Parts: sequence; C-alpha cells; structure tokens
Amino acid sequence: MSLKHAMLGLLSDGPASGYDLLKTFDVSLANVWTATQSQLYAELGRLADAGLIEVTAEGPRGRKEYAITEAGLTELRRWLTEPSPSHPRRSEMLLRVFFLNQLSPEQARAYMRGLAENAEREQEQLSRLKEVVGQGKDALSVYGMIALEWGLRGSALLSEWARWAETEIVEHAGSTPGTQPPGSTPACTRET
Amino acid sequence: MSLKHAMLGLLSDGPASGYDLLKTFDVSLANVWTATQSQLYAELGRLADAGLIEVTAEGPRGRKEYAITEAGLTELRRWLTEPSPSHPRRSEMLLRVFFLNQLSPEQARAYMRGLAENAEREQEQLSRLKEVVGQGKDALSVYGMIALEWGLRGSALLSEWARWAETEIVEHAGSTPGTQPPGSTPACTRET
DNA sequence: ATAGTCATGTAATGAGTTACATGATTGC
DNA sequence: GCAATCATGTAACTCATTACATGACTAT
Repeated sequence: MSLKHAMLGLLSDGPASGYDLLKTFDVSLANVWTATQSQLYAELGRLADAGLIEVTAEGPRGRKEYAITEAGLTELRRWLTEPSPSHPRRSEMLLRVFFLNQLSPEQARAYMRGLAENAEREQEQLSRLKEVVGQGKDALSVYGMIALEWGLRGSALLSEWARWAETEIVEHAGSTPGTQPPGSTPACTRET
Repeated sequence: MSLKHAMLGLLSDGPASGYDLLKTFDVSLANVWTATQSQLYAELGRLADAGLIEVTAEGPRGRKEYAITEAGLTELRRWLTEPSPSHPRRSEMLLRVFFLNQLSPEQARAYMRGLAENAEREQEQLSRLKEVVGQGKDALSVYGMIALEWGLRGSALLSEWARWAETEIVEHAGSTPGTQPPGSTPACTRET
C-alpha cells in the first residue's frame, strides 16, 4: 500500500489539497509512482479517518487543504525504515522476451530494437532534465538527484542490453510457429 | 492483462493442467511473472470460454489438460508484435529514496546499503543459475539466456548505483525531521 | 491407515483504472 | 457571457492476494 506513503511523503513537505497532490504526482513523481484522481481523493478520506492527516483549511470551490499529523509522520518514518519487500517480479517486457520464439528471428530482433530505441529516447529526456535542474534555481535535493541517476543508468543499461540481445538472435531451424517440440520453454528457475 | 498472455505462452509449448502451469510459474517464470493459484484457475476458465484454449484430456482427480487453440496462438503472436506500452512507472524502492530526507543521513545510507546487499545476493544467485543451466542438459533457449542476462546486468547496476548513492549522502543541516521548509520536495519532472 | 501430493475451486478484500457527474471561480 | 481551470466526488469494472474448502490418488 504505497500510495498511502507517497501521499504522506508529499504532505510531509507541506499542506496541500487533493488537487495539488494530483499535479505533484503528474510532475514530480511521474517516474516514480503514478496515481489517478479517483484513487487520490478516496485515499485522502481514508488517511483523514485514520488520523494520519487532517484538514487544516478550506478554500473556494470546496477546496480542502490537508496537513500531515504527528501520527502520519511517525507512520511515514516507520515505512521508510521497515525492511523492503523484494521488488515486484513482474515485467511485461521480459515476459515477451520469454516467448519471442513464437515470432520469426527478424520480428524478435525488431522487438529488441524497439526496446533499445525507447530506452535511448528516455535517456535523452533524462539527460536534458538533469541539465535543467542540475544547476537551476530549484535545485534537486540529493535524493532527487540519486533517483534521477537511477533512471539515467537504467535506461543506458536497457539500451545496451537490447542492442546486445539483438545480435544474439540468429536464424534458427525448427522454430517456425507450430513446429517446435514440447518441453522447450526456457527455464529461469529461482533458487530458493 | 499479461497473465493471459503468460498462460498462452506457456501453453504454446505444449498442453498442461492448471496445476502444471502453477509449478511452471513458480520455477521458470519466477523472475518474470508471478501468479497465484486462484488467479490461474479463474483465468483458465475465461480463456477456455473465449476459445483461446481448450480441454484436450481429463485425468485422475479431476485433472483437466488444456491446449492452446489456433485462435490462442494468433492472439499470442498479436500481443508479441503489438507496440509495447511503456514500462510501469511505479517503484517502491525509488519512492522511498524520494522521501529519505525524512530520516537521518545515517539511516538513509543504511537503506541504500541494504539495497546494495540485496542486489549482490541476487546477482550471486543468478550467476550460479547461469553456470548451472549454461552448459547443462536442458540448455536455456537463446531467449531464456537473454532474460537471464538482463537480471545479471540489472542487479549489478543496482548494487553499483546504491553504493555510489551511499557516498552521496552526507550530513545535512535543516533536515532534522520537522524543521525543513515547505516546497523542498525533489522534482523529477517528466518532459512530455 | 495415513501422510503427502495432486488437483480444483470459491469468497472476501484490496488496489487500480476509466468513465461519469457536478459545480464554483477566475480571467478575458 | 464564456472558456479555462479549479476542485471534489461516485460507480463499475478488472486484477491480484489471502484464506478457506474439498476431495482423489499414491506410496509406505
């Protein structure tokens, strides 16, 4: 239940309305955590009920400004220091790679090439972003820079890996769709 | 809705029962896509209703063996060639990094250190796995090796990044919990 | 006989998405 | 006056998790 903690985190920086938070999710947290408007307002209600946040002001158009409470801050720090659950093992990208033998080698290479191109575009965007905020007036905090660096290194890795993989996929016999023998699914066993 | 495609992918390799698929998810796909038993049986029903798979045999204990149909194969290949939706922008790990200023620098470094250690453990496991399947009797397909290589490179990157980040976190004034000024949330704007 | 594994299902709950619905205020 | 933006909420649906429930077969 990380939406809750994302919201507590944002409110720990100062009071805000649901509308404000929504915008923050769209810009600051866009690459880290996404949330929809419906979700946000529902969760605001729940957090307020639980006493982790409270309404501190009401403005025009029914605007309600929320602030984090002491209990909320405590919960935020508790979450930050609890042992991380291992990262979610679910990647549509890899799932496709796993079943790429259903396509022709040429189509499979095209898939990897597409991944590489996307990664390169993302890398470019992040590089520009780094320059913009790097020495801008609203300098990133250390932690923002660390997160940005992750994006940068990650997209570089993705494009390198995809380019490498492309060269690994060569013409293969016996894998024309429908003719491969059963039992040939690639194994990627977890050792527990 | 990738569970559907994961199941079609597995069945494209040969007929199997729900029970068989469950085991395959636990071993072969453990690092790529997870599924629970409830989910699996429910989805089998839906896929059969949709005509993408069909029951080809019944065994003891009510065992039902399913096989992919032509329609299912077509759907699988369609999914493999459709443009990839951009990867899910939701990472609990990064979310925590973003709000690490709520902790003391020492605690924040401990968090990064924990990430690095986990990554190093994973890297070791994958290395061993690579050796085992690398020249074993049930050799990995090219695609399985490509996926494994991603895991290997990814965990190496994670540990390097986390170790680097640890050195970036130094003692800071004004960030004792509760005393930082509003408006200092790190920005990581997406450029759209 | 009885423990282990094979084998399938249902119910409750939580989390997330899309679409719908409504209305106030501000700037031109 | 009107368009844009501010602002909050509800409803229906899908996806995933956990727990519960049941029973057949196999090997010792």
